[in-house]
Order: sequence, then C-alpha cells, then structure tokens
Amino acid sequence: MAKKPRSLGRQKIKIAKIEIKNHLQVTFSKRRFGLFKKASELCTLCGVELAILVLSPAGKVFSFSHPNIDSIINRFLTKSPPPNPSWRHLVEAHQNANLHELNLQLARVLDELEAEKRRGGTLDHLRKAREYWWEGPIDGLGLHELEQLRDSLEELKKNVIAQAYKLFIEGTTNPKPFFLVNGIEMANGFESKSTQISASSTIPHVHSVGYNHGFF
Amino acid sequence: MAKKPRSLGRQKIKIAKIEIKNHLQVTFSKRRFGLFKKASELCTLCGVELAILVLSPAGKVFSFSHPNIDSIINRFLTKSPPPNPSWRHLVEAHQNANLHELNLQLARVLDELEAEKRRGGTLDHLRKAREYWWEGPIDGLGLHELEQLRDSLEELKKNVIAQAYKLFIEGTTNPKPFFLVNGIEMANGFESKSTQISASSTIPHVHSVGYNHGFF
DNA sequence: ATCTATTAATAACT
DNA sequence: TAGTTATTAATAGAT
Repeated sequence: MAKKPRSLGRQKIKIAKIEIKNHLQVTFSKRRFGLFKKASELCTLCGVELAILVLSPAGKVFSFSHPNIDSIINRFLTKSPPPNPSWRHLVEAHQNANLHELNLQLARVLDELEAEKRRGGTLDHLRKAREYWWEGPIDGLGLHELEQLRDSLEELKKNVIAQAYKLFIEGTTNPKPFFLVNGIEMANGFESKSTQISASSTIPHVHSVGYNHGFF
Repeated sequence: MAKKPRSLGRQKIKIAKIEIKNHLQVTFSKRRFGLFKKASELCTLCGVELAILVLSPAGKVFSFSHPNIDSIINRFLTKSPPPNPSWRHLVEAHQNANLHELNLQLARVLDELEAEKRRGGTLDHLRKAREYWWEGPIDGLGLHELEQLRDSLEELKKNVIAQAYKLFIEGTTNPKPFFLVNGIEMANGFESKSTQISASSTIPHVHSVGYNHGFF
C-alpha cells in the first residue's frame, strides 16, 4: 500500500532571483549557513584562511572568517607593494571594470547553464549563438593566445610596479588627503557602528551585523 | 551477474586537515570551486552582494565577488572599527587572483555546458573537438567574454604605460632613503625584477599561474 | 580531468 | 523560526 509522502521533498529550482519574499528569506538563511559551513570545512581540510562578506539588500552585514577578518585583510595588504596612488587608481579603475564585467558574465553563464539543464537539452538559443560566433573574427583566439595575453599583462605589471617603486624611492612623494576607489572618494574610516567581533585563533568566526535577528 | 563498480563512490570523511598533499590540493580545488558556485547562486537567488577571499598556505590568493570586491570591502570597512589605510593595496592582488579564478570558473562552466549539450545529442560533430573546446562555436560565448577581457586589458595596458611614463617624467623630487611596507623596511636599492616584496620575508608571493592548475 | 557511488545540502511542507 | 523528508547537488576515491 502506498503511503502519502509528507512532502515532495527537495525540488529542483531555477537559479534566478527569488520573488516570493518570505521564500527568499528562508533560502538566504539556509544557504548562507550552508555556505559558511562549506567555508569552514575548506578551512579545516585544506588549512587555508578565508573570509566571506555578505551584504544583504537592506545593508545588513554577515561575515565568516578564519582566523579573523582583519588578519586576512591585512594579509592581503601585504600581498602587493604600495604603489603610487595616482597610477594605481587608474589601474584599479580599469581592472575593476574588467572584473566587474567578467563577474557578471560568469554569473550569467552559470545561469544559462542552469537554464539549459532545466530546458532539458534544447539548445536553440545556443545554436543561434553558434552561428554568430562562426561569423565572428574571434576564431583565432585560442587558449594559447589567452595565456600569452596573461603572461604579457603579468610582465607589464611587473615592469610598471618596478618602475613605480623606483620612482617612489627616488622621491615621488605626494601624500594625498583622500583615496579614490572606483571613483569614490574615501576618507579615513569612521562611522563604525558595526560590530567586528574579534575572532579566536582557531575557531572560525561568524559574524553578523544587524539591528535584530532578521536577515534583511 | 554483478558488475564491479568502478569506484566506491564518495566516502564520508572526517573534517580535519588533509595530510596527503596531493589529495589536499585536489580537494582544495574542488571545494573552492564548489564554494564559489554556491556563493554565486546565493547572489543570484537572494540578490545579495558578497565577496570571498581565500589565502592558501603558500600565500596564493583566490577570490570571488559579486558585483565587485572593492565596493563590498569598502562598505564592510566602513562599518568596521579598524580603518587601515593601507588596506587598499590589496586590491591589485585581488584582481589578479580574480582574473585567474574567473578564467578557471569560465572554463569549468563552459565544459559543463559542453557536456550538457552533448547529452542532448544534437551536436555530435562537436564531440570530437573536445580538445579544442575553446574553438567550438558555442564556447564562443565564453570566448567572447574573454575577448572582451583581452581588449579591456589592452586598453588598460596602454593607460598604464602612459601613466607610468608620466610619472617617470614628473617624479624626480624629494628623494627618500627608504620606506616601510607592512612594517618591513625596504631598502633603497629595491630590485625591479619582482612584482612582489617576497624577498626573504614572510610575505608570500602571488603568482600568476597557468590556465588549469597552480593552486599552491 | 572524468566517472560514480555516496554523502551532504536543501526546497517544499509542517 | 525550527524540524522533516524527498530529492537534487556536491564530492571522495579511483581511473
């Protein structure tokens, strides 16, 4: 005799903005937890340090980090030499643009992948794309070329930074009153209303900033 | 008749530091990808912004962010107590790592797309071209993004060079004997052969690595 | 880099 | 805001 299942169980979902607000909230909560858990496991298994920052649409801040976020950010700071702000900003601006686009594109491609799987093997729109690309002038662009490009960029960067170092050492000293990040003027921090919980040395750290307990 | 399984399949593991180095590397790669994918989904599903920073034991930098890491970190730091001015210097390293990471992700996603299509059975002729996936018409989707990236980088390159040149012309005043980087005193005769300050210090070097590997 | 047997995560319900 | 369960998704181990 068949027994009626108490629920349908997990169902496959489309990776797209959840519209039902309540639903979204639940999903956000669950998946955020899942993400942090995965992160924690990655830390433990592989001995890496990592930090996750999440900003909800309402501006709430959630973070996970191991060992602690300041340490990680500081480590990042030490990763590159302090270049001259003026050209550095320029570099940032351009790179940001690129990365921003790439990120968006990546997300888009991921979504397409999901959609494609969901569609169950109908590749119509991709077929169109195929036609398009065949026409395109990009046929010669191969992996090798991209690698070369990357290498070139890397090389360029080394040279530029080295150059800047030289210049800096030789005396280009011009402390600016403010920083520019993505064209946004930043003063030296204040408005510290949020909580940055100090993490212990071994235990991964989860932190959320908010008014209550909510998620948005 | 029983057929021998090709593998035992996934086995339960203890969440503890993986000791076998090779094993660890594989796990790091797989789980990092998984983590970033989850993060991507969370962004899309819930419309949140997030950033993940990962530091491998060897000091390699990996990051994921949506929409872009600068804005996220900016906002986070705005709400956080310790306003370290030099935090901004991390951006460049991030961006490099990001580039690499995004490339990896793109490649992986495109492979999945390819697999999905093959399962659909409509694109037989593409199957053989597996080894040249980047030449496949459909993969032009990703290729296009990469091409755009290339163009952007070319543009960046020009600008950086121009800017560096400008600095070179302008920058020859107040000589300084040395400066401090991350608390480490850098002598005057800094050699310009390396991008990073890795020289004999505890500061790890961020490598630009190949297309498919180099996780540590 | 791929392939599966399993475990882990989680969408829909309560 | 918490459990439960049926499924889907991630992935450990082997190739």
